Amino acid sequence: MPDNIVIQDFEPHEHDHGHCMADALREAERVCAQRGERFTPLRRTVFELLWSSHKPVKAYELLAQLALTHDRPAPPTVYRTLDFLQEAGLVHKLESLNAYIGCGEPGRSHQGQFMICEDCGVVAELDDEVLTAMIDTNARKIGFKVNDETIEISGLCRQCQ
Amino acid sequence: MPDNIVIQDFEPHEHDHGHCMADALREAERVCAQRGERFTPLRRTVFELLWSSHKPVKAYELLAQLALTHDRPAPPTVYRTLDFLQEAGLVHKLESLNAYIGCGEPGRSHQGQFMICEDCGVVAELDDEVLTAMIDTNARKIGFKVNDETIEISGLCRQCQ
DNA sequence: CTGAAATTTGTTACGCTGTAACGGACACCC
DNA sequence: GGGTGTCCGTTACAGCGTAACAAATTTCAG
Repeated sequence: MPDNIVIQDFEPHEHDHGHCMADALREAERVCAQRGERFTPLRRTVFELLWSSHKPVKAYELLAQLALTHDRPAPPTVYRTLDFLQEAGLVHKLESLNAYIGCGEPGRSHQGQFMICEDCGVVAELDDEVLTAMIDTNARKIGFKVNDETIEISGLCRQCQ
Repeated sequence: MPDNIVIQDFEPHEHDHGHCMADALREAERVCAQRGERFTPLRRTVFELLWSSHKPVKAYELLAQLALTHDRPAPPTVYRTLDFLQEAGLVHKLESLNAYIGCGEPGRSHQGQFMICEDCGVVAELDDEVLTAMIDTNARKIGFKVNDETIEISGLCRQCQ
């Protein structure tokens, strides 16, 4: 099994987060440029809010944060921006939480598997291709053609056990 | 790999569904009795509505169906009943759809993996213990302790391809 | 440049999903 | 048959998400 399945590990609660953010922003700019799409100030702001921690953020939390810098933002502003970022592969939605989180490795196409700490809320992102292949095998057994995977595991991270 | 991972296969659109329903009801009664809990008329009705097809049902659809036989039911009636059935392991929630579906094999403790047809809406339920073990292995690598899995695969069933 | 077309964002209004809190009804058990 | 706990009804509201249309901004051909 390859070692590179961890896309975004649980970060120690103290780490150089400015570095994470800077990396993510650079990647986002690159991805948008490559797709011929615009990384507008609004999109950048929402993206930064999502990367302000390694925890998922809810849409209405984003809205509240936006309200600090913008004038009376409304839900569609946030949801449209999230849609854009998701289509660009820069953000994932966690269905089990109705919350959103920055993708640890945009550019490469993947669905991702998420480990969500129930205690501190921090999320790790994996991409185990062997696992994906096994799901595909199971699907084939019953004649199913896979389009999309939602894999979200909740439990406790090392620090919270 | 064992053959018994398919808990609930995609049923042909024409099959003896009365049989599915009867089996499910018998199992539900057994599970409730064993847990020392009551399978009340309301719970039975909701359960039957969930088993009226092999497709997931939304809470407000259940509410509308209930309205045909009950007097002005309100959301808490449905959600409480769904909570009960989920805790008893008789029903699963599909997070990616905000919808609910009868469990194909209550009694045995499992989380289940779901294959959801985007076209006809029918859902198959699997329980691949090898897959679960692999997720556990991945989790252990980053010091994560698994409590709960959400695995929902969307795509096309054989008949809809 | 400049005006037309396309994209992005603002705004209003609303629909769907889910829960808190309280009170009444019913089953169960001594 | 009275007390206790479970179940259900009811009201009210909080959280999640979208439709539809208007205004602003960017882009790009001419």
